[in-house]
Amino acid sequence: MVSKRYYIGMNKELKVESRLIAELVLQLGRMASAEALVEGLTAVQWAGLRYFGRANRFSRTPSAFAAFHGTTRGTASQTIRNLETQGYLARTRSEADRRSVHLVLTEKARAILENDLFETLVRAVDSLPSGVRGQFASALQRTLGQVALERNKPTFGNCASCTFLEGDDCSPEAQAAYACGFSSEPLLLEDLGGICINFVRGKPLMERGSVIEIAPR
Amino acid sequence: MVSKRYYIGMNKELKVESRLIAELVLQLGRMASAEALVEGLTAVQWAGLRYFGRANRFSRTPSAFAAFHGTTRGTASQTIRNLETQGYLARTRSEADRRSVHLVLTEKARAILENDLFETLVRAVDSLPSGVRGQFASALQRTLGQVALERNKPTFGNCASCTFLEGDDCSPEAQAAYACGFSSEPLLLEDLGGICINFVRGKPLMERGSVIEIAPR
DNA sequence: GCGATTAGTATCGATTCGAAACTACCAACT
DNA sequence: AGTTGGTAGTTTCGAATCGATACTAATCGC
Repeated sequence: MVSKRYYIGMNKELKVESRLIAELVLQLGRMASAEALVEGLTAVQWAGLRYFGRANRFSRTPSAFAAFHGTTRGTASQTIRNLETQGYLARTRSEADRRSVHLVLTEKARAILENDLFETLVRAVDSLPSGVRGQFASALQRTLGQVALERNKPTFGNCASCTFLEGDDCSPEAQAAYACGFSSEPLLLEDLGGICINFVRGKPLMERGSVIEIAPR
Repeated sequence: MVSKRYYIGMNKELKVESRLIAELVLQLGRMASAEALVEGLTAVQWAGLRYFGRANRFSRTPSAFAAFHGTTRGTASQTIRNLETQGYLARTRSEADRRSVHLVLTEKARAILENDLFETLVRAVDSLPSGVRGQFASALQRTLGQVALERNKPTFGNCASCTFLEGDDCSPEAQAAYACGFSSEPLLLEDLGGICINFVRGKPLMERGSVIEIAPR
């Protein structure tokens, strides 16, 4: 009863620690987003550049970015327009679906992403003991999946643990050894490592290192 | 060289996992903030209500909220004005320092905070195994502290692990058994559990449960 | 007392936000 | 071919936020 004054909204005592963690997540995310000042870009614009630098071929569209960023397509369209007029994004219409728009980073965008990309947060995480990082990543991943599940939002993983990954694991030297069961297209090497809007978790959660191993070569 | 295309900005291979974690933090924070729609409040306004519900007596000011939220005093002033005109915050001028403004939640604000407060994220965290939660909280806390350190930003903890906590641990029945060495004021029971802008980490990081134990009675 | 600092506000232009209306396109079915 | 329903993307609206700057009032150091 007394403790209710310290943790408002706490109906169950058990949730005190969870609420604390939730606040820490919000706080950390906010502090990291506030690093956006450099280069005259907004936090949202930085998020957009990071997204289009990490998204695979199937996911470099305004709608996918809107879903990833948790906003509406209209807002995403404005952000993309701003990035485009500043010369950070290049636009091409899709041949397969004439409604669809494909966006790629320009060299100008890749240049600033190389040198500056929420490095403070990355360094802070990197200073954690390596044993802790694995559990940290796992906890974040699980929490994110749970939130996405409850909100009916896509999860945005990559091929490594996706249901739709089809391929012959025994012929690593073939170019198109993998294919996507969702889009029914062969997967290029560069597709495997990128985040995908069509992701559905199928395989058990893998160690994060394995994602790296599968991407190059 | 090839892998560079999958993780843009990755100069050191070691930082791949850290970069992934950083992206997860941003992603999770964004998804949680997007829950703000209810009650017609903005994400920032919800953050404001949460802050003034959790901050102790010394920290319920516009400047402290600006520091906590990682924005400027001007922006914070606008957000607070909006919350005030909507009847969620009540303002009083400080007697001690006539420049300072003291803000408290109204009953209207406490009512909506009781029932709805980023519950999706809290539930998601709560569904983690209890053993994981402790390490999760610890990793978040350490990362947050590291980021705050590198940016010269205050850390915002509470008295439990603060350098300035002075008190007699042997007389738990006395009302003013604790005092703050920074503000040179006796600490009331309600002060101990709230987050404080003057916080400086002194004692070793305690188990999160101990924060709860020290607050009531 | 006097200068420097701090707390808070007001204002500016640009960006972002959700919502709604809109065009263009695709796919399925008749 | 024509219709219907759904999807991709844009545009517009008003409100809120953002950083920056300039400003007032109060406090602090000396």
